[in-house]
Amino acid sequence: MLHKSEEDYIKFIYEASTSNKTHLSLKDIASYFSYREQSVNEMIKKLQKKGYVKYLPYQGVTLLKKGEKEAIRMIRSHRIWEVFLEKYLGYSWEEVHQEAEHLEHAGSEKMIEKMYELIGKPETCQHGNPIPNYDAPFKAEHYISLNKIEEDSSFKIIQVKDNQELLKFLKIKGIKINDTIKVIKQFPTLLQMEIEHNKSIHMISYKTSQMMYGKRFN
Amino acid sequence: MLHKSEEDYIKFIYEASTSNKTHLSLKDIASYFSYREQSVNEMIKKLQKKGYVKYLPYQGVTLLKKGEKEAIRMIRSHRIWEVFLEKYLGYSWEEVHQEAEHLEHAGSEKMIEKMYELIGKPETCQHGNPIPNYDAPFKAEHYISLNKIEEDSSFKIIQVKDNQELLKFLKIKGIKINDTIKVIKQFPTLLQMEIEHNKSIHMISYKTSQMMYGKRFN
DNA sequence: ATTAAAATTAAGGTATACCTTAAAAAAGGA
DNA sequence: TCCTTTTTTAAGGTATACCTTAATTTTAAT
Repeated sequence: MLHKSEEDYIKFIYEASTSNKTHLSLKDIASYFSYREQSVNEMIKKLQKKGYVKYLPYQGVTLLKKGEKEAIRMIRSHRIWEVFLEKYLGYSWEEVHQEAEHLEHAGSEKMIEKMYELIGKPETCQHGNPIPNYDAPFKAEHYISLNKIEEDSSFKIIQVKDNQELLKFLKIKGIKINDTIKVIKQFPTLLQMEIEHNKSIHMISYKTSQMMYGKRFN
Repeated sequence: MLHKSEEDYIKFIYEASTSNKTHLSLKDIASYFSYREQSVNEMIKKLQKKGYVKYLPYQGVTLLKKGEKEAIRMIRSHRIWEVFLEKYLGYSWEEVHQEAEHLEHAGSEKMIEKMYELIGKPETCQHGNPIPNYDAPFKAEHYISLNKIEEDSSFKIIQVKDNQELLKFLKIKGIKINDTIKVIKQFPTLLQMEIEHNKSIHMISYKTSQMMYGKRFN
């Protein structure tokens, strides 16, 4: 049985591996959790001894099958909780993440599956992120992030990162999943871009646009 | 902020204080959790230093206001979860306790209150035990336990202890909250009694009948 | 009042998951 | 290649919540 801390490490390592990051160093983990590298070193070695991760000094950390399975279980639980919180308890889409962060560690597998049925077996959470399956991980996602779209191209938002500030921002601007955005102008060295949504013009940073994934069209 | 262990101690001390027990020794706590008395000693002293309990050696442990408030919060959370699990996830009444035991520590106060509204603000859980309020503890319960009922008297079941074996037994026999039971014969030295329910006769131990509370009538 | 039993506490130990300080090893630029 | 920077690791420390063993204190029974 995994402790809460071990679960948090495994979940983060998994999420890092699904992003474009190729290399995950102890430092990356340490800075995410605001821990010291020494602490991370100890924990990673323990997780390696238990067979959840592989760690080669100077080459980074990777999840093994056993770790991946645990990560998927937690992310599944997390996203199911998120949908439940909005659908049954009236939480807004930027509030659900924090609450789900605690709940994902409670609740048996049986309970999570019953809750999944209750919410109608959706394929994704309200932020468009897939609810992974025990047997099969995510279907490979070939979505592109908004910052990579050229000027004058249009983009349909499919997924957004579960980041409270981003979600608040999108809510204020009325930007939702499946909406269309047109890229007006890129300012690559300024790390910002101008977009059009529903006839409104917004300037957003690359940091923001890197958290929005979808499809280009035209 | 209380740790899970501290919460478990406080909850147990509260529950012991609502039973007929007048004196709660370190040994009582130790044997409930299967801990050593020395461990309990340390924890109780810590809880005393933090202002949750009062402990006088050889005179037992009592909860202070601060501890009582925490206990009520946990029991409230626990019972709200129990009702939710049955009503929305199809759990049966003997399954809910164990699952709620983990969930009661997760979930913010805000979430618990939203869930309370969702389940329709009941006054008790499915076992008849009151869902206490933050402001006011339980209304004093003047119910009597079934083992104290004389032969030929009748008894209406109002509350039953949240004990898995008891709940399974009652389910098998079809005995429910608000049902009537007639005491046929007491065998005080054998610690058992014969009861009639729905035209069926059952023999039950005193241990069993001590876990059922209600009102005598006739 | 003595003494046996029960309850409590003192002293020191374990594992978990963090920490600090500082040394050692590897990587990478000039 | 040298040398600086980065990364990793070694050594020892903290707090939590348990543990064991062995005193000590209190209670209760004779």
